[in-house]
Amino acid sequence: MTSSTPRQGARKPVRSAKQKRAKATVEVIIEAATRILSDQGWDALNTNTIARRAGVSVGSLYEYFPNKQAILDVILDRHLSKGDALIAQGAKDVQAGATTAQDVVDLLVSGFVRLHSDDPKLHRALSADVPLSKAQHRRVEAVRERIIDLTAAALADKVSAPAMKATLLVDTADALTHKWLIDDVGTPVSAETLAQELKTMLGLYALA
Amino acid sequence: MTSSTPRQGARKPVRSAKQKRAKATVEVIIEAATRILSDQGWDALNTNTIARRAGVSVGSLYEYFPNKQAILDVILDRHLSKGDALIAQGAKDVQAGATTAQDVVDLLVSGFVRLHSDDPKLHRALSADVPLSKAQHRRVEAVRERIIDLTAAALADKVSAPAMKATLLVDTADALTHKWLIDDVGTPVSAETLAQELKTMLGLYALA
DNA sequence: AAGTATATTGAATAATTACTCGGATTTTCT
DNA sequence: AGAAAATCCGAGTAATTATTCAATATACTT
Repeated sequence: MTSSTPRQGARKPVRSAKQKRAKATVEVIIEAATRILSDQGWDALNTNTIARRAGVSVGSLYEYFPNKQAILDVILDRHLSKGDALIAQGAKDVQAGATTAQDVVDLLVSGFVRLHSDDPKLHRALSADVPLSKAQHRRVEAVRERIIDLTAAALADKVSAPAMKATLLVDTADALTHKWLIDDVGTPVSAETLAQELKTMLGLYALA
Repeated sequence: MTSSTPRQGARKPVRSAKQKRAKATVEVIIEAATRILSDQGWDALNTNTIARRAGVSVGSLYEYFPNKQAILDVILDRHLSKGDALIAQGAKDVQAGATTAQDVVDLLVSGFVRLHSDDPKLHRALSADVPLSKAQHRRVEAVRERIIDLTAAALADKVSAPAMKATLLVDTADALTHKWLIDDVGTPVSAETLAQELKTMLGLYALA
């Protein structure tokens, strides 16, 4: 399992799907690629397979995407957008009903559980299989920082050293829920129990 | 960026390096592959490049390795062995001088910091770039479980629910030190400060 | 030194796969 | 309907790269 062949040449003037038929084609391509990625993983993802599974020809694929990477960009973009929506919702929840630091922690952990419960197979492929570009890493990193900042703000009037605490809280909540829900490490106890325990641990720390 | 081509055919009776000249060849191949991996990443790693960098021919490479994957297996194996050694040392340290749960936590975090400080570029390539096989994942998972068990044992007479606590402690210590030392997420504070904070957080939890 | 086992070589092979292009088909417009 | 624009097709091209093999060279043994 390894690397392929990005043949970057003189760009073809990629069409931009004006008719609805074309929009449907674009959509079906993205869906096929997403399905392949989550069902069979990165190694099984190639342009010919995507086209076949989408029921279109490779030619059509290259009519709307300059290269294979561009398809992946869209998939990642949509995935991260879903994450963004969850974050926005979380921020709202915090503002609405988080009176204590423990409340903030609980919402944070619950948020990450939700984030990692949605389409876990795709999530897994995206985070473990697919080699992300520098720009894509930056995008992911930006999301992380946004969550940290929001958390720090929520904690600002409740605890000491909110910025540092927010970093640990977010990184821990993310890493552990990811590990338990996405990677299948064999945990002897359920994910719910672990999430509860995680809230306890982080709550203790937040209040310290 | 992607996947290559594992051409698995009828095994050739891979030679097993009887003369010292041959042993040196095997060694130089492994070293070249390791260097390429940590300097240029998984995408740059191919058998022709490995051979050139090692100063031998591809033919020689295939004399001692049935396929490309086998080279990677050796690299991962050696890397994990170093980890095993660190764990053994850590277990000894705990037995020698850990009287409180906080002592155990401190040693655990310090151990992970050490683990992730050694050859971080290789570590990074191995954990982020290289697609591991099922068997390799199992091997990594086994190391994790061993650390958890050792930690649980060390905590057994010191805290309540040592098994569950050990899981959280180990997964957290691993994930966060990895994130800070291996991935280069832009942290505003130093890795040492973060490690200290991590010890605080985990100590609070262990004692709870 | 001759003979045999072990090592090394690298050009050639073959499989994979990103991407192109000339032409066919369908939709839109007048 | 007829023309033009948009879309679609898929066999073919080219680049990459894992792997083989027949020939050559070096090291051991007697």
